[in-house]
Amino acid sequence: MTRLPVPERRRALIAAAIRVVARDGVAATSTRAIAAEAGMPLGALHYVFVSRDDLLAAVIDTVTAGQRVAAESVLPHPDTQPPASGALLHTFGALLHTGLGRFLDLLEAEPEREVAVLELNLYTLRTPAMAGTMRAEYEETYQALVPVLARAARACRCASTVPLRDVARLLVTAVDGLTTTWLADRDCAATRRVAALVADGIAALFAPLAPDAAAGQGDEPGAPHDHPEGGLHHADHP
Amino acid sequence: MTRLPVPERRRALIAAAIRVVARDGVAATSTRAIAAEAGMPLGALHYVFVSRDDLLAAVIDTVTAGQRVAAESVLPHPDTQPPASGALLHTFGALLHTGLGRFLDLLEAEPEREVAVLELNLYTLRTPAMAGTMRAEYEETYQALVPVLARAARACRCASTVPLRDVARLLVTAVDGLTTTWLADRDCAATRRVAALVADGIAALFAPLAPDAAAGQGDEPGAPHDHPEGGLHHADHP
DNA sequence: CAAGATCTTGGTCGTTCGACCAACTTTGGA
DNA sequence: TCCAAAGTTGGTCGAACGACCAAGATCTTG
Repeated sequence: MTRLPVPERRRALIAAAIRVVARDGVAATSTRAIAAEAGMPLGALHYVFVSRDDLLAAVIDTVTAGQRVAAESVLPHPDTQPPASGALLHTFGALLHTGLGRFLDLLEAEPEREVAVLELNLYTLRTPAMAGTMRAEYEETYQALVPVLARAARACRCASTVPLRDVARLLVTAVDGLTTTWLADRDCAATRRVAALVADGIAALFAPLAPDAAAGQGDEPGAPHDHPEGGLHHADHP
Repeated sequence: MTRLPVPERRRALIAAAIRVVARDGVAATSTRAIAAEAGMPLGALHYVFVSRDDLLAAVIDTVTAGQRVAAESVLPHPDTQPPASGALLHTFGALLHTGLGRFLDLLEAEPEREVAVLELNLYTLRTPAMAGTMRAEYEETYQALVPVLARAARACRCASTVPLRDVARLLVTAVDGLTTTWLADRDCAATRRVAALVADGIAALFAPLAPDAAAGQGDEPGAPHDHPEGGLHHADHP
């Protein structure tokens, strides 16, 4: 094989490993299978990675990073259509609806991708050294989702009645549940009906904002009118 | 080892395999590990099961059967406290709340159990011969949940505005999502807050029944007033 | 042009795996 | 009592695994 610097070979091996995991599963992702997929001898793998677990850790880092940007893109940017008058609350539900629908499109198009994510999550759970890492990854996802939710809510002229952090966590819970359930029964129509119920249910957590307060003080990200720090105080419905 | 008939040894091996899967994961569940856990020589395993995959299939059958009865017990029997007057709609939400809380108690008490279920689900997904089986298992779970939901709704004097089958599927989606999310971040308090939101959201799908129609015609299981056959017709809010 | 650093390669350990088998013991009915 | 069926046991086979290494090839720097 042509001479390759370590970082490039590292990337190639990670990409090959992701393909193998998606196609054959983590259990079948041996060092030899990865090397064969990457088209390089087995020794080259151990020249870059000290062990198989080291490579799999790098794989997990890569796919979780991609997972986070995917999570942020679930909520589409509402800038395209400025919110018209009336039925503003329904707009947020529609936003969630199209976002979840977009995710389901991706899921149905290449289920192996999500299966691979689930398998890697379980592998992480089984590896004591990485259990804490996973906790941090999910926390980051929630925190990355909060400003996206705040921006969407602001565009729809509504505000959450519960801490946005809980809404973000609820959204992740919903996406995870929709994924595993669809993977189990492959019922596309039922999954989309359930996704519609989920979108309506989450949208029901948002209340329309007073029109005079719409152009009010809260413009910086963080959404000060909906408990941005997501602390211990329980949701108090006014 | 003392002489054992095949069915008993079969049960013992399945139980041992379940313990190994919960403790060490599917990947570490080798024939030798199972035999050691059961305290019997390796040859005895292959005398009962033709192959490791055969044993794992039996394991999956056993745990999915247990999973179904667990799913039915998520909705506690409402017979203990006869519905008082007023706030009948809140009663159904409370029922869901306690049911989900009970499940979370179990999840936090022994997470290995649910991790094992997830691993076995993924193993089933990866095994082409069993992919169809899993579809059927989930369908059975939905169908088992429909009469439970119908009974709970009747006791709470309310009826679903969407097909009960979709509600059952939504409940399974919620439980799956709550499980995976808690396993990832281990945030018990946040999980229970999200579970409360889920319970409220599902309860919002039910509308109070007219008091004269409460003792009406629908007494047999199947709940004729809420689209029991879960067909294609979309939910029409009256 | 040297020489050290950086890659590349094929081969080889020791271990563990699933599957298999021949010999042995126990059981229960003829 | 005898004997076939049922059950038990320890050992062995080939294959695949992760890890490692020595030797060669190539690049880069002085």
